[in-house]
Amino acid sequence: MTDRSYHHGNLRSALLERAEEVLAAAGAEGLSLRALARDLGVSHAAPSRHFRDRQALLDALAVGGFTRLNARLQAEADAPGPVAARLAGLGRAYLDFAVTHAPLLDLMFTAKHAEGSSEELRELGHHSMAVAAGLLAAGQQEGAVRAGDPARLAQVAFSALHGLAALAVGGLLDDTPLPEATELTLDVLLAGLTPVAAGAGG
Amino acid sequence: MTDRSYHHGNLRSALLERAEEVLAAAGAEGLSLRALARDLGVSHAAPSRHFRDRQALLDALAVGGFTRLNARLQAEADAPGPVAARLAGLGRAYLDFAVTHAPLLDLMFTAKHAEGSSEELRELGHHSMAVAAGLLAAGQQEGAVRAGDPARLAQVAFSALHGLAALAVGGLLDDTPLPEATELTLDVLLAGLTPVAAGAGG
DNA sequence: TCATCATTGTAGTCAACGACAACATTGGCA
DNA sequence: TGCCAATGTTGTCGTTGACTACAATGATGA
Repeated sequence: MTDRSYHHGNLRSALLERAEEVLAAAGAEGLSLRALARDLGVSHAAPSRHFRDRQALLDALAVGGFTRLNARLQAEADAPGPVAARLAGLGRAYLDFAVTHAPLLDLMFTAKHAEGSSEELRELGHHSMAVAAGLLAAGQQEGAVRAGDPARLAQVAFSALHGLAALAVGGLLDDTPLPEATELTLDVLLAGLTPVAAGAGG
Repeated sequence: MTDRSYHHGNLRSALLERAEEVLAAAGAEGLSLRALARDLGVSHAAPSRHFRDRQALLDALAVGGFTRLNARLQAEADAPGPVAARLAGLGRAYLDFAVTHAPLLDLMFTAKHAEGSSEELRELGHHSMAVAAGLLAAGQQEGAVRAGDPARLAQVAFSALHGLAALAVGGLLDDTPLPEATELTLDVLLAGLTPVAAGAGG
């Protein structure tokens, strides 16, 4: 490990690890394969052995991001408690992830991906929404959520949270503390998802 | 105009115009000052007379986008009719703009801007939300919108639409037609904004 | 009328980058 | 043990953004 006379040993992982640091610090624009190679003490062409081009590295980062996000969302969805509370937990978890890893999230959802990995990324994105859809379907069973295709309702719910994250990261939320904006969004969203003629919960 | 022996005449406008075409076709990543100069038949350094650097050009594009968007939103807000209908109109107009000018919208809302113009852009973004806030305040007067700071409710409404646009552009909406997703989002959103114990309108 | 000079465009250069090709080293496997 | 695929290196090319020095233009004012 510490030797690495010629072969690095696990350059791919090291590249991803360092890339994530740079991504968080400087955004995707600031990510350079050559700078990464320098940081890791390898030649400027070494990264090409593990990532066909810069885009492939970005795609890999996005995949890693989705994997972590989905695990976290799944955990929230599987938590005990009433559906409404779990939905709120899901939303808070998403917002937390989004603002903590803003450039990564941008990479994950912006459609600038190669043909090949676009498929995998789309699938991972769908999984995120599927988690929400499952929860909404459970809510419908309980009578806590309005009727309708859970997948489409999940798109709506996801939109609200994703948009709030985008606004927060973009600095458009002004002096409104994100937690407050989050709670209000969840409140409005859950009220909107409640079946007609059932009171909106606080 | 057709002569332009040495001075182009209106290179700045021409740059912006061409840049917008390239932006729409290839995204911000595909925008190169040198390519722009080539397209316009000027030297590679000519653009620097009008835009200090690449970022300045991107910022100018974002400003132009906000100006057009805000004009359109304002028109929708000023239209006759009940508040709910105008809010829906606002939402549809925003979604239409967003998907029609996806790379431009990304430029407008993503926080990758220079210090100086960041101020102007933030202000323009606030104006967009202020339009919605004004409409929501009017809705509160009519009793059609729940109580609360209209500015914060506008953040919520904006989030929902902005997020939906992001999902649509990112291809996460699958086979759901955007108009349907839009209507469902507006439906849920307006229901969520309706005062408690008042029926949700269709 | 003509000199002046700020504006606007040009030519040249530099460092950094992504991509590619040719070559070197390594370690595992037959 | 020798071969070979995987992995890393060196060298190079074309493109880009940024910078500097220089040139043309046209408006201003004496």
